[in-house]
Amino acid sequence: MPRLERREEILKVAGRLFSKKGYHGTTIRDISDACGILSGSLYTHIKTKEDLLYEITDRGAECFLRSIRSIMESDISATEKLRQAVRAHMRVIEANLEAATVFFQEWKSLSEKRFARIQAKRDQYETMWKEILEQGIRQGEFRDTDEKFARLLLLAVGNWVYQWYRPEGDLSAEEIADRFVDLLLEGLKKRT
Amino acid sequence: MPRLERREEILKVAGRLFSKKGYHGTTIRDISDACGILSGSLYTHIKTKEDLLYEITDRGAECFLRSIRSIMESDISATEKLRQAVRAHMRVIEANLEAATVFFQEWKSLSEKRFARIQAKRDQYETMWKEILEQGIRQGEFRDTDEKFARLLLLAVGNWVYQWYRPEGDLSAEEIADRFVDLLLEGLKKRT
DNA sequence: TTCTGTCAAACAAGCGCTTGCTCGTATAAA
DNA sequence: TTTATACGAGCAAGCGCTTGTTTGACAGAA
Repeated sequence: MPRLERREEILKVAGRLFSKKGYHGTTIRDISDACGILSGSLYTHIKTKEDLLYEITDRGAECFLRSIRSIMESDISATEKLRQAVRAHMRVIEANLEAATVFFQEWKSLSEKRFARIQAKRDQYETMWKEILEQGIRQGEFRDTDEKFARLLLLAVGNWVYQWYRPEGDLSAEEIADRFVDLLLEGLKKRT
Repeated sequence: MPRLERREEILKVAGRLFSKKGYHGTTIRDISDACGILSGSLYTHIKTKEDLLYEITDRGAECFLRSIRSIMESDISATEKLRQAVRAHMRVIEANLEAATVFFQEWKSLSEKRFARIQAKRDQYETMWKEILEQGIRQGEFRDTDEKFARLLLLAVGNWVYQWYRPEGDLSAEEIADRFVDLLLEGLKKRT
């Protein structure tokens, strides 16, 4: 199999196995078996096992960042930004469920240096959510509540989705996003 | 060291290491080193490495279940049940942060049979939240929204807490719980 | 009190196997 | 003929766990 094609296959297979059995729970032989080659042959395409984890994780981080950047730059209300950002987040998870799972729960197995590099991208992403919330509070669309807790609530929902979301379900990523945004904005309490 | 005392130490040490490096990322020698004994000596106190994971996970599950049971049986409004249940949940995490971390992210490494046993307890716990929400909707305290999404939101917050909560922070478990409940009930949107 | 038998706790060594990874060779497409 | 891809064999280290032995505290008999 040609170089690039095989490499992509390996990344995909590794993503699937890492997401299912964890990084430490997956062996080089698990990955090579699933690719239909011998374990030694993997090393024609990769340098180390950790490189695989890093590349999967970093691609995931980039996906999330890219998906929300254009929304941040657009000139719309905070409420609309929030809705679009949650939709974008859900779409990334929908399109890369396995990579997202690795991104959310296996990135801690990275070496210190690489861990820090991913951490920085996570911080960037979180900052964008923070800005949406601050804009909303400043402009009077959102209640003057503690921004940090709203952000934690938002991130909790976003970062937990991969645990239960299954593409074969009957709601699209957008529909799920909209329901969460509605619930978050309007609250659970009945108004009289 | 006497039997019971040593055993508890091993469980505690294992919990700490599992939560930090993951189950597969922690070796029997890591655990025995941290206890100040040789790896073979561990087996005076445990049968297998997986037994450790199971005991930690199961104790965690029992903590969560116990903490919420009496609340479920009491005769109070759904809103009050919700607040007390979230508080109880936060208190369990505060008091058992490492065990809770293992419970939330390492239980997947259990053998099929034990995994199923923990899964059943998780389902029980989730059902109690469902009942609180259904009661609130039925009695008109909560909006007639999709119960499932409200539950997912609630679980997301509860299950994500261990990722950021640090006991040295300046808010108590109760204060954190109350802020989340307020945000969840009242919503983010400003009322006019 | 002193001696002796018992037993839990830990040691020291190492077993069989798996791990991530290397390297010289074969093969087939360009 | 060159070059990229995969094979086949295997290395050194580490894995979970077992085994035979030592240690030290405490019991009851002398």
